[in-house]
Amino acid sequence: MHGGKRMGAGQPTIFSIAERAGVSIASVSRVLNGVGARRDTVERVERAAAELGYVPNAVARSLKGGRTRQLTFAMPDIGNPVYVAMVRAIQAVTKAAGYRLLLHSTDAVVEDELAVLRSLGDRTSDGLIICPIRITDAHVEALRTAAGPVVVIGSLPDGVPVDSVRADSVAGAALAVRHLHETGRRRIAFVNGPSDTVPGGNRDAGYRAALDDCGLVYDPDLVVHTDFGIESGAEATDRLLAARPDAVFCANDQLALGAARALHARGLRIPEDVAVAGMDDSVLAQAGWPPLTSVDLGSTERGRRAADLLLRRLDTPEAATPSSTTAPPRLVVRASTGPAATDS
Amino acid sequence: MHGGKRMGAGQPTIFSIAERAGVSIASVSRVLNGVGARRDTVERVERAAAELGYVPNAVARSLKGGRTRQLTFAMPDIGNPVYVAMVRAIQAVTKAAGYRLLLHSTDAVVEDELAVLRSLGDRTSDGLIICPIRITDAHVEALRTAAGPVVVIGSLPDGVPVDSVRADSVAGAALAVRHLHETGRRRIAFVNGPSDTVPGGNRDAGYRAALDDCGLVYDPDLVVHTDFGIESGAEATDRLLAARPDAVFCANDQLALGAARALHARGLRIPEDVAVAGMDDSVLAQAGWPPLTSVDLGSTERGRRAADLLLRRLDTPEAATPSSTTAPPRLVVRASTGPAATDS
DNA sequence: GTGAAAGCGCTAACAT
DNA sequence: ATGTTAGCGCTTTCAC
Repeated sequence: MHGGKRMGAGQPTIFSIAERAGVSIASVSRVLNGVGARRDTVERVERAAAELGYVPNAVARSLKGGRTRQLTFAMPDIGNPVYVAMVRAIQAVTKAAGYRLLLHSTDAVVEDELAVLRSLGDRTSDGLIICPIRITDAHVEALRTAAGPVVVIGSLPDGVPVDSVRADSVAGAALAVRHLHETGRRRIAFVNGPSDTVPGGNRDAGYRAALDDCGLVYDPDLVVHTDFGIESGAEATDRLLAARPDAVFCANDQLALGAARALHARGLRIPEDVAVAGMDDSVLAQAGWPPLTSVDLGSTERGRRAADLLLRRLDTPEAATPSSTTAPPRLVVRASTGPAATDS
Repeated sequence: MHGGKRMGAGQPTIFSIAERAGVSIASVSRVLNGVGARRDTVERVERAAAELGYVPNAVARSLKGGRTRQLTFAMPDIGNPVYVAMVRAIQAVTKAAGYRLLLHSTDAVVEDELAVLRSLGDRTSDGLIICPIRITDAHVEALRTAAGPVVVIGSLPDGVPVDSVRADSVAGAALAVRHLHETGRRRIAFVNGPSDTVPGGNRDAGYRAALDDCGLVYDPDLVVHTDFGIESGAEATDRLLAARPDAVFCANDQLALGAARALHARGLRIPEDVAVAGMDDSVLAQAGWPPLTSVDLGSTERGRRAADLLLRRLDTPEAATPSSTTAPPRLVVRASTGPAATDS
């Protein structure tokens, strides 16, 4: 007799099935995992499992196998369409590979990001894609000592031995500024996010470089740093109006939507009086009126690549040297940057 | 000697710590869990743990304890701000209670929803909040036999023994229609979501009831069913224009944004020529121009309540009889439903 | 206060 | 082809 461990009333386990089917737990496990067995053994086990409504305990399976078949994606803000696009792309890739995706919204809190990094050690997921909004020394240290494979979406300092995928927001910002210049704008204001974040810093660099390119001078009165968000965009633009810009370039679409609102509220026409351009080319770019010109920084592409990298790393933990790829930006022109009114 | 299981090079375990600290694994476990121990034992264990960079294996802990301290929230669409609001609310509550939140986007695919329900049996999470967009017999069956506590955000048929939190979209839709009527509109078009979903059906009912209330007749030419989404809203509104509406009421803010775009594109003024109202009062309501009047269906409130119910159920599995609460709707008036132009 | 030992549910040798 | 058994890393009696 295969002694009945305990036929508890709880969830059915392979023991309950073994008992009911009159076989050993090993046979149950084999059948359930599709390993060879005699016809009628298979049959009896499967019937017992079905009758009992058996669902394998993933926790036990993980403990044994050392893998959870779960992956984690940690992003700064689940409300931002950019990250939603990444989630979708990552989800598609990881799901196809048989992994479940855990989502984590860090609210751009450094402590939270570090906690996520450390939590790789609790073996709750097999790997991590993280998108930090700034990268501190503590991040670098945590990345070095991570307990499992990590892919960073963002710009890593040289020498950190971790796969990464970055956006080229310097080039992206330049694309937008040059486009505004080409369509006749000369006083191009800039509503940027926090200057001490990586995206903020890069966009600033791109803005300055493009101004230079176009033979325009950098005017501090035309530049505002603020949070990423619709309200912030509206307020910032309102302040900027004193400097009489003929275009407002915003560091993301949410800011641009806010800018558009502020302009409308003042009775200014877009693009006749002031052109508006955003970044990210998220769904929001088409939400307002007029539709926004925006720079696609490749969120979907970055998500997809990050997921691919992570899966590769899962296959061959130490093999390849860390790779770092950059998704190219793409300008998407819409009505918000049409020609200026010819009067004035 | 407490025989060294295996001092593998892998992650540190309580064995590595025990070895290093010269105590038994039991003592390590106790110290790590804050159970009493002698001063110097505590000290040595803690030092060893720190030096080794020990992180408890959550999987092993779960297997032993039968709980994962993880909760799952399954929503139809992670790109919809309504669900984002729910996520935030749920997150806040569960985090405070010491639970991690797993997010799952089902894309409103019934099979996926059922899979999530069944996956409660794999013991990966201790409980589930699910927000199905329609509720089939299969859902009801799956809910009855769920392997753990479930809370549904949505309208359940009577007699299903599961906690639920619902929105009152019938009353919500009526609120909007009555407001449009009071502000002088008489040809109130309705862009609804799919009619075979619970929200779609309820909104339709509210629309009809309110028309009745206001002494208006239901005109099929003024009603369109479509998907939830900006594009769909624009297309539907474009078609609707043939019936010369003086207001467009939309089943959510995304549709309303699309409606606004279609109207702008035709050169119609909002609200002078046509008023627009949405539902959900999501962040999107303030994204476009003019800002949208919208009906807040209490996503945040529903999320919070659902989380509370789940936590309660976790404490007392069988105790209370299933509760079902309804979050009251609230009309938020903005510029998109201002007065009509007085000419014409 | 501390150690030995028994599992949690499962998989994978290893026997038979 | 099938059964027995040893763990995966941890918590928790139960003795001492």
